[in-house]
Amino acid sequence: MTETTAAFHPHDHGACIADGLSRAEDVARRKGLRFTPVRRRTLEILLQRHGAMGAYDVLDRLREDGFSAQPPVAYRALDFLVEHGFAHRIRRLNAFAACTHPGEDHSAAFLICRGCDAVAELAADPLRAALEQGARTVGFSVERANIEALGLCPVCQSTQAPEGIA
Amino acid sequence: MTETTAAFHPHDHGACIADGLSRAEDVARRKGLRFTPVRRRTLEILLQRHGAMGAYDVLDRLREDGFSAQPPVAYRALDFLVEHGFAHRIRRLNAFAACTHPGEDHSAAFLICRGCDAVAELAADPLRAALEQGARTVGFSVERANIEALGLCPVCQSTQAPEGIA
DNA sequence: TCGAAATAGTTATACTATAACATAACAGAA
DNA sequence: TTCTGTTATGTTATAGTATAACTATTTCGA
Repeated sequence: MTETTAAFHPHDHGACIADGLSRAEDVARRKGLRFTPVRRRTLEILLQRHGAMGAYDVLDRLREDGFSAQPPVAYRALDFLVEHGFAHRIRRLNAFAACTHPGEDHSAAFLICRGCDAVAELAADPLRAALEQGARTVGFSVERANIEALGLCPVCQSTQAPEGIA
Repeated sequence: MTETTAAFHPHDHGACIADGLSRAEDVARRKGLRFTPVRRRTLEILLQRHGAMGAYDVLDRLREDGFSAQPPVAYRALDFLVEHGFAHRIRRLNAFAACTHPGEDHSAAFLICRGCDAVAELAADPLRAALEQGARTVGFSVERANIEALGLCPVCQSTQAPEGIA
C-alpha cells in the first residue's frame, strides 16, 4: 500500500482535474459507457472539490449548471461514477469523492481527518487481499469492500487535541 | 484473521446472549462505566437479533420495554456501546450489531451477505495493522477504522445469482 | 447535603436516500 | 428510416437516518 494522493499536501490542482476527467473519458469510451453531461459534470464537481462532498452539495452545483435539482439526479450520477470506479462513496461521511487513482479496478482505503475533514485515498489492494483471505475462511466471497479510517492528518496532529478532548 | 463468529452457522444462541451480556458487564465494571438499564437492554436487543439492526428497530423494542421511544434514546445507548466496543456500527447498512468477540479493544471487519443480509464479524487486527502502516506513509495517524465487505455467504453462493443479475 | 457531572426525557427538525412513475434520448434490428 | 427495446433523465412525493437543543433526573464525590 502506497501513497497515491496528494490530498494532504499542495499540488497542481488544475492538472488534477483535467487528468481525472480525461482518464474517466478514456475508460468510459473503452467500456462503452455513456458518459453523459450530468455524469461528466458531476465528476468534474467532485474533482474540483478534491475531497468528500455530500450528494446535496453536488446537487446544488448541478442546479447552477441548469440541471434538474432533484435528489435522484445527483444520486444517479454519483451511483454511476461509483459503480464504474470513477468515484468512491465514503460512508462514514455520507459523502462521495472522485477517485484519485490512475488505475482502474482497484480497491481503495480512505483516511479521514477529524481535524480538517480532509480525505486521502490509499491504494488498498494488499488490504483487500487480506480481507478476501479472511473471508474465505468463513466461506464468504467478497465483491466490494469499504475501508475507512478516522484519525488525524499530519497537519492536524500538531495543532489538534487528542481524541476525545477536542 | 480468523473466524470468530458463527453467524453463518447454527449455534447456541441463548448462551451467546448470556455470554455477551456478562462479558460486557465485566468490562463495564472494570472500566468504571455506567451500564445503565437502557444501555444494557439495548445490548441485549442487539445480541438477541444476532445481526445488524437499525436504530429505529432498536427503538421499537425499547418502547416495548417502557423506555422513551424518541430517537436520541436509542442513538445514545448505541453510541455508548460502540464507543466502548460492545457493539459496532455498520455504516453500509446504517445499522448496529453487538460485538461477537471475546476480547476488548479489537478491530473488526464485517462480511455482509447481499443475499440474506446476514452479517459476520471477523477479527481484523492484521488488517488494521496493515492499514496503519499504509497510513503512516502519509503521516496519518489512525484512531478508528471501519472495514466492511459486501458479498455472498456460503449458503447464498449456491442459491443466488451472481452480482448484478440478482 | 450540596453541587458538578453524567445520563435520560422531550420536542423539533435537519439531513440523507429512494420509490414510483412519466418522459426523452439512444442503439440496433427490420 | 422507422420501429422497438433499453437506458437515461425528469419529477413528485415520501421514507429513512440522525442530531440539535433544552429540560429533568440521577449519580457520585467533596
